[in-house]
Amino acid sequence: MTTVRTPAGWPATEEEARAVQDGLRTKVVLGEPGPPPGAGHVTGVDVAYDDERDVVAAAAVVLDAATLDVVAESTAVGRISFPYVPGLLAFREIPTVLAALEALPRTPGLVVCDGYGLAHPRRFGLASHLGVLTGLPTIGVAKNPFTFTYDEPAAPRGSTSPLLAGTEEVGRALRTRDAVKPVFVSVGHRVSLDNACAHTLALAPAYRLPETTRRADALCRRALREAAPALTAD
DNA sequence: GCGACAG
DNA sequence: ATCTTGTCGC
Repeated sequence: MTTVRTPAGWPATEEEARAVQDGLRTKVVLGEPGPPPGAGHVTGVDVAYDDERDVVAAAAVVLDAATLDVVAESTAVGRISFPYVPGLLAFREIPTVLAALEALPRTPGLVVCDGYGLAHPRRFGLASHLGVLTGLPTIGVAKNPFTFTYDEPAAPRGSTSPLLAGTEEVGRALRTRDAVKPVFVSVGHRVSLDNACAHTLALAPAYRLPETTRRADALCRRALREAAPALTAD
């Protein structure tokens, strides 16, 4: 497990953070279909917090997209780099997530984030931000509709409905299990929305959430448990 | 001005 | 995100 510090020059205020988003948003690539679902490697990233001790732990788990077997994994821990502010989640997660990705012994392939990409107040959520910084294809799979609206998708697994910001489709509500609350998929970097949904469905054969985020979630929680006591002494 | 709001 | 036990159902 690697340890990270908040990068020099990291935004300290909400105003600075929004300015960074506005400066990077033009670098997002939306015209590529991205890697085909069911082949190659897919990586899930997630983060867990201990606000009391000011500790954050991130995990990256690489899966074989065909079998969903774990191929590689890594973790990173550090200090919390930004408070939670809706619309600025990336500034809280990215330093540690980047460290975990860099610690992987192999190429991540498509990266699946826990949160949003294009579906964001300034169209630059966590998945978009991570994609621009790494150049990797990324998508966001969120558990809640955030500030967006949607009509309930039909009951069968695989059904979708548009996720809307007014009349603009910023993502899709995707049913991954029959009659169970959908997940909310949006494009990050270098992946089409159709492809993002296909990947998400392929990654969620048994549970509502994709295996990538389930694995990453379990791993970062474990890393937090094991790292928190050590960093407390510091 | 007030409430809502990814994780 | 996180605090938290049992419990209903396949």
